[in-house]
Formats: sequence, structure tokens, C-alpha cells
Amino acid sequence: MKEQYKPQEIEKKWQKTWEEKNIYKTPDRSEKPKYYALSMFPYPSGRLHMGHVRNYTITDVIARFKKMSGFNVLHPMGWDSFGLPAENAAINSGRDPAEWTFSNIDYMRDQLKQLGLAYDWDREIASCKEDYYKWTQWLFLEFYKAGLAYKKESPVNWCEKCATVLANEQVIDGKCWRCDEEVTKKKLSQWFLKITDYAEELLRDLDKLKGWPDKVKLMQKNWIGKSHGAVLKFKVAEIQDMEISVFTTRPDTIFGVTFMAVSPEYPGIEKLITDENKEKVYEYIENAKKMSEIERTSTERPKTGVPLGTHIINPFNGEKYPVWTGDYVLTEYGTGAVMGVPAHDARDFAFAKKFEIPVIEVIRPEGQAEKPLEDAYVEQGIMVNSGEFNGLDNETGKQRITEWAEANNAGYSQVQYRLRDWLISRQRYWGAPIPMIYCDKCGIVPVPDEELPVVLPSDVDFNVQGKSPVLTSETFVDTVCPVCNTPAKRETDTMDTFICSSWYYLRFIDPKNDRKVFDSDLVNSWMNVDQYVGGIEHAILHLLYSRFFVKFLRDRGLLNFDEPFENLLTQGMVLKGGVKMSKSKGNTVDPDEIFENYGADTARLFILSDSPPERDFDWTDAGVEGCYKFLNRVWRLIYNCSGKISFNYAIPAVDSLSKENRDLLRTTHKTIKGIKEDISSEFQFNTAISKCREFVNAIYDYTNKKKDYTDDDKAVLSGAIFTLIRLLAPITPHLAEEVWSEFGGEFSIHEKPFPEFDENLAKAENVTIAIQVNGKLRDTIEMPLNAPKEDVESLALSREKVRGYIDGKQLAKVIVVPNRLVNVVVK
RNA sequence: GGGCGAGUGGCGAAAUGGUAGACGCGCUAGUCUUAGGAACUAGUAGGAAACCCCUGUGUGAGUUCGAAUCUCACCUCGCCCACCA
Repeated sequence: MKEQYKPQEIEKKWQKTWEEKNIYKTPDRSEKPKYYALSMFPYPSGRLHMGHVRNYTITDVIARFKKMSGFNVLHPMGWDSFGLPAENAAINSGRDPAEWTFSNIDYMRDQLKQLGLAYDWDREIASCKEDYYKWTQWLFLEFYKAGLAYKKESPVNWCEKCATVLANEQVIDGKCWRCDEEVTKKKLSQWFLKITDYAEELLRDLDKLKGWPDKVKLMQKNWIGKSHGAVLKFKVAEIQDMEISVFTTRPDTIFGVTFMAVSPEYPGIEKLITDENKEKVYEYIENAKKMSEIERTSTERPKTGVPLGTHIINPFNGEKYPVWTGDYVLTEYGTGAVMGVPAHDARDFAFAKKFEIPVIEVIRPEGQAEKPLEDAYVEQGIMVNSGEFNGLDNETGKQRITEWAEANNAGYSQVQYRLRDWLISRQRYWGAPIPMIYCDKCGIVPVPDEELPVVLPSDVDFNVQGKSPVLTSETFVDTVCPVCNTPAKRETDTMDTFICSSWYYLRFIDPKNDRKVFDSDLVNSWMNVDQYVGGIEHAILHLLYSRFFVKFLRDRGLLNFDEPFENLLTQGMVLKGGVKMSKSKGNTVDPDEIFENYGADTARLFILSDSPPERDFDWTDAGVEGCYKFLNRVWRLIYNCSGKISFNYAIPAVDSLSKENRDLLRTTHKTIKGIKEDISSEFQFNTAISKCREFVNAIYDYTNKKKDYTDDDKAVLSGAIFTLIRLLAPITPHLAEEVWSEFGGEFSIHEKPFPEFDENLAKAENVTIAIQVNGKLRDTIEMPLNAPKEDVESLALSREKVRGYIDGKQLAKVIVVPNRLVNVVVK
């Protein structure tokens, strides 16, 4: 064994050996129980950042730990490789998106290998390769066949900078999730997936996800946004047979309606406008169109609106009220119209105040006398001014009003979701082409399965403004209709890349299948993913879409389970100086530099050691340095022991050992126990690493005190050192493999079992018991483990320090907590 | 505006009803060394030091023999959603 720790040398060496001997290859089937550990696969943006390093290290340690614990571990890696940056590279530097992407993949794959990650590289997939996107397209056609993929013209989110439409989930605070450009609305005909068909199940099955953080489940719940209410129908006074329907969660406030508001884009709004109002209303509608989404949906902005001139009739009391249009009414939610109840809705109240619309109070807190409303009252109460419904509590009122509406053809009860269908068309080049054909005779025709994949053309011009580069291809667009064989046009839009990432974890199980999307039996035997690790930023997007895909594929008979991810760990961000690492802030740390200066093992150790995985992690140079020093300290410890330790010693019976040998043996077992608990319960790698450090300190103490070693000493020391090496193996795999082999350990340490502990040996011989008087610590005593209660109590009471506090006072009570403390209560 | 989470040394953090601050970073003193930003030893919550003692986990109350931990109110910060009727 060399005196110096040279990570750069040993890491290269073992990475090569692991690859040559293919030790991380996962058999499809095995006698061992399966364990599927998965990190969210990266977008190949160029090089790894520290967020990747953290994500993949966490999953790698879990995978290695499970493998050493006897599982057949699937731990794959691939590339979420369609997406806009590749296209921007083509526009900015003239590089071919495919070439740009694959060269990034090559570089990043190399970095992942340098980090010493235990992947089965035979299963590598890239979503931009034909053998993958062929099946993405096939899945799209499955949705189409099931009636869950449809094309519809509607106002959609448009990002001018990316020159494409976006899904609702990709609009963050009114801005594009990728480039921060303000999103505008555009009316376009686009492809949607009918995720709303699964809204109820996506909501209900959140309860099954016991291994998910509550935070993520709550975010999904809010996003799905289920609300119970009623649709109520109002006749238009001036127009025969015309009705306006509204959705409301407060049917109990129907008698408080004093106006009706429809959105400026409300279908049929023209009919509602009387001649004398035309000019003003159209001006208002035009202005609303021009406004950005941010402006439009700002809650700060005062309410605006104009009356249309027509009126609605309240079916409950026959009263007539004016119809307004106001841009605070959303076109896409409910029916695009709301009943205005100023007394019991904050927005309606603000609207009514501004335009001097009457306010009718219909819900009043129980027992309160009538008084003018300063603000909308939105709490529970008793119904007033509501005809035959007066005196009901408003919850009962909701039901009665709905029943009355149903009986009188004036409405019905309704469940409404906030979730919208998933817009998946993108007017971009670098994505999976939507496999559809437009024929003048036959209409929209799917590409037959046997003609997949629809391959992306390479003869395109990327420097076109405002349209998809695919349209510039001379070979792609023109085709023939598969049904009638006459000339037809291909769909030129590509799919949202979130489609590609909604099923990749299934393909890893059967990555090379060229006949099917995957073998269902094999996938059923491997799923679910036992541990999924990734960033919280996917709490809604990717995780919701993937759940939707699995439910759909189950209903198509391809899968036999309901949810893809059993346990989810959302790791925190990597910060430096308290802020997120980013190129614009100039506080990034390049993994390559860390590998070069300290080695991968130091990087791995550090990124796990300072914070629990789900919390943000602050990168410090001193912290890296400290971890590097620790590994040097471990190396030195083992080097200094090299003449004394060997695999050949057997540890003698505990009773025959000296005190310090018994202590070191107990520390060894206690450490194994603690680390196993830390890793297997909550992946508390930070505390697991602390325990390793304490263990190293304890072994140092032992060796510092010793000059001559008996066989007993050598046996116990060997046990401690070899345990330490195996405990470190998942975290610092190269160092562990190196020292393991130096002492003649059989290759590979990563195929050896994780250390086991003996429950009795993990217990301390003596415990320190705290003595409190009236809850305040006054003394401590050493006692053997499990000493009888009476002995502990009498010893505690006889202590001099304790006597000083209790003499002359009345002893009220003595509480003895075994092996922990004694609390003497005096008056 | 609504929802959720978190507040502990100079710093990252341990401890989820039982000795607060494990482990580490930093700092201080010492040893070794030509020297060291290396290594080792000792110390390190505050009350100047020491034994003792007192105080101390955002603030205030409460439950308990005992509270960082449980309950209530408030303050601050972070995240998510946000004109969703």
C-alpha cells in the first residue's frame, strides 16, 4: 500500500476495471429481490453541474448500498435529449442539433463515469434517437386510438422568444418556464392529450403514495384543483331561448346575484351586446386582447368592465340583472361566465363597488344583527333574503338550492377541476414528430404503426422567423395519405419533450426491444421504481405526466400497476454563498476541477456530508478541503495499520477481551447499526458520515494508545478497519476498492455484503445517567447497562451534589427512565 | 390574498418528550518542522478567566416530573398556488 492517497490514479484504475469486468450489469431476472433506483435523467446541456452531481451521488449510494444488501439493483442512466437548446445552438453557431446533442452526451457520459457511478451502461437510452422516439410516436398513436389525443382550436399560451406554444404547467408566473419571456395568448389549432379524463384518479391515488413528500402531493392536489359546486342556468331577458350558464361553488348565494359577468372572449358575446353599447364593448374587448397575461391576471389591478346592455333573469326569483363583460372572468375555467354576488365574493364586491352595482346580503353569521357590509362576507352563516330558503345554514342551503335548480331545469350539481388538457404540440424542430397526416379527402389520418418512426428531416433551415424549421424541409411535409394514397401533408409540429420523459423509466427495463415499446411481463416484474430521486422543480410537470402515462398504459392493458414511483426523494438545490449556483451569478463550481484537484470520492463525500438530501446544500471550498483531509486521514490510518491487520484473524469471545478491545468492538457494531439506520430509513447520509468520522476517531484513539499488539488486538483492529472500509464502500467506492484489494480482499468490494451487526455487541456496557432535581441537571453517574431501578435511584439520591439540592425539602416523586436519567422532584 | 414548511453557536448542522449544540468548518493555544496553508494534542454557546453558579433552541403563553421537540397566539424567512367564481 502506498503511503500517499492519490485519488486521481486509483479512481481511473478502478473505473476501468469496473467497466471491463462489467460488474454493474443488471440481469433482467434474478433470484434476488429487485430494487429499482432511479435519478431523473438529465438534459445534455453540455457539462454536468453540481445539481447533477448531488442527484446522481445520492441515487448511486442508495443503489450501491442496496446491492451490497443483497438486492438485484437496476440503476440505469440515459438522456432527455430533445429540446430547444440544441436548436438554439443550431441557430447561433450553425451546428447540427443532433451533432451538438451527441457530443454533449459523450462529454457528460464521461463525466458521470469519472464520478464513479454504478450504472448499467448497456441500458443507456437517448430520447432523441430513432429507436426511442419511434416508441414515443407509437404511444402517441395509442392515445389517439383511445380517443385521448385530439386536435382543437383554442386560445393557447405562446412564447414569442421560443416561437412555440406551451402547456399550462410550463407557464410560471405568466412567463415561459425556459426563457422567462412573457407568455401571450394566441388562437391556434393544436394537439392535446386528455389528461383531464384522469383528473379524479390522479387526485385520489395521491393517497397511495406513502413514500412521497407531503409537499409534492399537496402541490399536485392544488394543481388538479377539484371543486364541488353547481352549474346554474340564467335566461337572457331580451333574447328568446338564450341561456347563460355559470359554474359556482356557492349556489347558496343565488339570491345575492346582482349582475352577470362574462369574459371578453365568451363565445356568443356578440349576441348579448345591444346596439347602443357596441362601440364601447368592442373597444373593451380589443384592449383585453392586447394585454399580456401578467397584466391581465394581476390581482393588484383594479377591476374593469363594461355593461353589454342585455339582462339575465334569476330563475329563483325572476329578478332581472344586467350582463357585463369583465376581464377578471377567465375564459378557460368553468363556463367563462360568473354570477356576480358582491356580498359574498371579494372580486364581485370590488367590481360592484366600482360600478355602483347593488349589494344584497344573503348569508349572515349566526346570531348577528343586520348591518352594512364593509367587505364581502365569505364565511359560513345563515341564509337571509333568500325567500323560502331563509333560516337554513348555508351548507344545507347549497344542497337545497342545487336540488331546486335540478327540479326546475335551472341547473345541476357539478364537479370542476382546475387541471386542463395537456397541450403537446410544439412548433419546433428538435422533438419527436407527431405522427399524423392531413389528407384533403380523409381528413386527419394517423401514420400506420409499421411506418414508424416518422424521422426528423435533416434538410431544414434553422434561421427562419416565427415558424417551425420543419416547414422548410422539402422532403418532409409532402407525403401520401395512407388511406387513399393521394398526396397529403404531414403534421410538422413535434411533441412536447415532457412526453418523451413520461415513459423513459419503463424503457430502461427493456431498452433494446425493437418489436414492442417494452415487454409488459418484464416491466411489470421490475416496476415500481423503488426510489426516485430528483429536483422539486418537477413536482407538478414531469411527475404528474408520468403518473398519467402509467394509468393510461394500464388501461390499454400494457401495465398492471397504478403508479410509477413508490418512493420519491426531492433533493435540495446546491448553493454557493447562500444563493443558487448559476452562470449568470458567476458562482458555479466545475465538477471537472473538483475531480482533478481532489478526486470523485471527495466530491461524493462532501456533497452528502453537510446537509440532509432534501435540504439546500451550501457548497464551500473549505468544506471540500475538509472532506479531502478526512479521506487522507482514513488512508493514513489504514496505511499505519498495514502491518497489523489481516483477513485471517478471528475475533475471540467478547468476555476474554481486554477493556479497550471490548470498547472498539462495541464501537464497531454500534457504528454499523447507526449507519444502517441512517441510510435505510431516511437516507440521512450526513449523520451516517458523522458516524464514520467518529468511528475513525475511535480507531485513532485506540492505535495512538497502543505500542505492542497481541493477536487479540490485531483481530479486533482488523475487524474495525475492514468494517470501516465496507461502510465507506457505497460513498467513496474507489478508495474502498483500492484499500480492500491492497489487503488481498477479493474483487469487488461492491459485490460483498454490507457489514452486519450483533445487537448485543452494539449495546454499551456502561451508560451515563443524568440526575435532575426538579428537571434541572445536577449530576451524572456511570452505571452498567440495565442496572436495576432501585440501585440507580438510591445511588442518585446519595450523591453529594444532589443532596445539596434536596436536603431539608420534601421528596415528592422520583422518576427513573432506564439507562437515561433520574428526576428527583422536591417541594 | 390562500396553502405549506422552517427558525438551534461565528458557519453547515445533531438531538422529534429525557444530559441541547454530536460530527464537521472556522477560530485559539501548543507540539513537530528550515518552513508549512501539512499532521498531531488541547480548547471553543454566552455571562472577561477559573470552580461553582446563572442564562440559553425567533417572541409570548400553555400542557408535563421534564419541552428545541407537543398545543395556542404572534413575528420573521422560504417555497408553492394565485381574479379558478
